[in-house]
Amino acid sequence: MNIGDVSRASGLPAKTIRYYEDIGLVRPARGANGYRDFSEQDAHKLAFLGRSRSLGFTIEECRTLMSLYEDRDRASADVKALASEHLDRIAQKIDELQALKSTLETLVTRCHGDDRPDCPILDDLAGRKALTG
Amino acid sequence: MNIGDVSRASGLPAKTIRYYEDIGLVRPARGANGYRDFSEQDAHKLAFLGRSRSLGFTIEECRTLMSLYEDRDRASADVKALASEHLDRIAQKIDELQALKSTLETLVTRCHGDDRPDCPILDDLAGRKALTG
DNA sequence: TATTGACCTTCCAGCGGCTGGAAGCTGCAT
DNA sequence: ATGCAGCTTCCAGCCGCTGGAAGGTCAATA
Repeated sequence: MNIGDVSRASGLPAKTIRYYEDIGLVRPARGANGYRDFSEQDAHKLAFLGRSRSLGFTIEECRTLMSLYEDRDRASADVKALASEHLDRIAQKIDELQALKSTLETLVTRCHGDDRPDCPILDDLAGRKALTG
Repeated sequence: MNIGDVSRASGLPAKTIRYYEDIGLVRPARGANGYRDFSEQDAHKLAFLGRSRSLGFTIEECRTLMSLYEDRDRASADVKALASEHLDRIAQKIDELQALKSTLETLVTRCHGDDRPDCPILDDLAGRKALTG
């Protein structure tokens, strides 16, 4: 399998796959012409990586997940711990974004948004504490 | 005002303030010793930038917001449009993260998390469609 | 056989928004 | 005189790619 094939199969850009090889996430064989030659297993690994990344795991977490995946004696608790940590971070990020969102919503609502210069959004950014005072 | 003073006043690291000068967001004067010499206005600008950044606006958006802030003839509609766009992006990000979160929650819940190797999380990452099938 | 054109290779640079560290100068207190 | 905090510049690195240049390869077509 050339890189294009495995790219289409996994949905990952060829550039990304080369990058993953660079950082040691996959180690495809090489043909006589120097082309990378991906096995089914490589393709499977890449799909695993793509799915993990799409769930927001960092590259290093993906590396860990892969090694857990390949370790037949792993404890599922290890995987669960990793995923739970990740989940916590996501939940926290959501909280932060929601706080941001409500602040911005208040500001946007208060701004009349016409051709006059008076603007509560800028007032707030300038520290006039339009929201709190 | 030296950079340390304005750093404490604005809450921005000195490094960040130097970076902001590099990219033209502030243009502090220079003393005879080569030290940056920040005016009250500079300090105010930096506070504005800090607040804008903390609300998640990109540097380029901050640049625009600053120029709108400094333009006495601006239309508040321009500011509102910028903030609304930003708000939309945040809302979208929240949606994405919430989808992620519920997927991960399902996976984490299904994983017994003990010392046995069987793990629905890894199964899903490997494409066994534990969630959908 | 020559020429497309798609595909592959490597290498280097850049994105955003800082952040760390080295090497060296200044300013002030002791 | 010494020490130390604080300032300067410059270069490199973080993450996870992504773009582009310059060139080799392969299969099909004229």
